[in-house]
Amino acid sequence: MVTNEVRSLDGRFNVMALACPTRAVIDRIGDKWTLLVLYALGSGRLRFSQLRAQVQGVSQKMLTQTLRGMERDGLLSRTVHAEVPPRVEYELTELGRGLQEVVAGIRLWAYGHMDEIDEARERYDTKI
Amino acid sequence: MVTNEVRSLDGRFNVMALACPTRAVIDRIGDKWTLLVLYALGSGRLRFSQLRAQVQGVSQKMLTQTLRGMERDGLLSRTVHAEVPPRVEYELTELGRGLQEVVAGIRLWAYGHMDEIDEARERYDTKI
DNA sequence: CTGAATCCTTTCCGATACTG
DNA sequence: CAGTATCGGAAAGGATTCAG
Repeated sequence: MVTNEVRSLDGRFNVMALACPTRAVIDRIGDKWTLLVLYALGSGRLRFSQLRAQVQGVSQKMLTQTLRGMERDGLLSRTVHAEVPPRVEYELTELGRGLQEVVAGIRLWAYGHMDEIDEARERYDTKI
Repeated sequence: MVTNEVRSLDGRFNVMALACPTRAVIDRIGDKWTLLVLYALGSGRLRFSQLRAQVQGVSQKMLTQTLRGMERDGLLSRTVHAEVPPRVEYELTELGRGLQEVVAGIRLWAYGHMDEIDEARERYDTKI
């Protein structure tokens, strides 16, 4: 573990240092659409219109924006075919697939504990 | 795995169904402060003012709001001591500590791959 | 078909003032 | 000390229009 490096002089964890890299990842997938695109591309390469159909509810603007961001971060590759009408295909890179596996860990925990969270919410809401 | 249940008739994954529980978790920790509070409370129980000192940059309003949300979801417990001046202590529940372990998985991946993302960004930005 | 550009609404959140 | 309440700026994101 890397935790040694981020302890302050008083022995406390430096919250910021610990959170920072995690924060970066969460910020990356925490927006409204990246996670859904990641899932959609999990089964293989898709073109823009297919993505838009599978990620229902996404606007053209936001899909483009999300894809640009993910391409910039090396999570997916974008290939433009010189045809008319144009055909553009997106595919996860190895880095993107790795991120997907991480997210799979979250999903696993989510499936196992979302009911606990829901129960806690009900208790909290009814008590007050 | 639960993936069988979320395949559509055409054999494709239903992106929404797959992502939904994960989305809920990401939304929970994806806001600006929850992650930092989670880290800060990792080393043990803290009172409000201590939290505010450790999570530097957080406003009193946002800290309160974040703590309320996490309490509602059963991630932490809030105990008010009947004293003057008041003393309120926050501590992670077992559920909260479980979530922390999940986040640790993200952190591990982040430490190993954030440089790749940074490199990809530089390549992308300089190329255009 | 893919995508850029603009407008406009909604949401987030920091600053500030006030309270038991 | 540990909150609550309110206001306004900033940012996210949806709808729409135009273009290669």
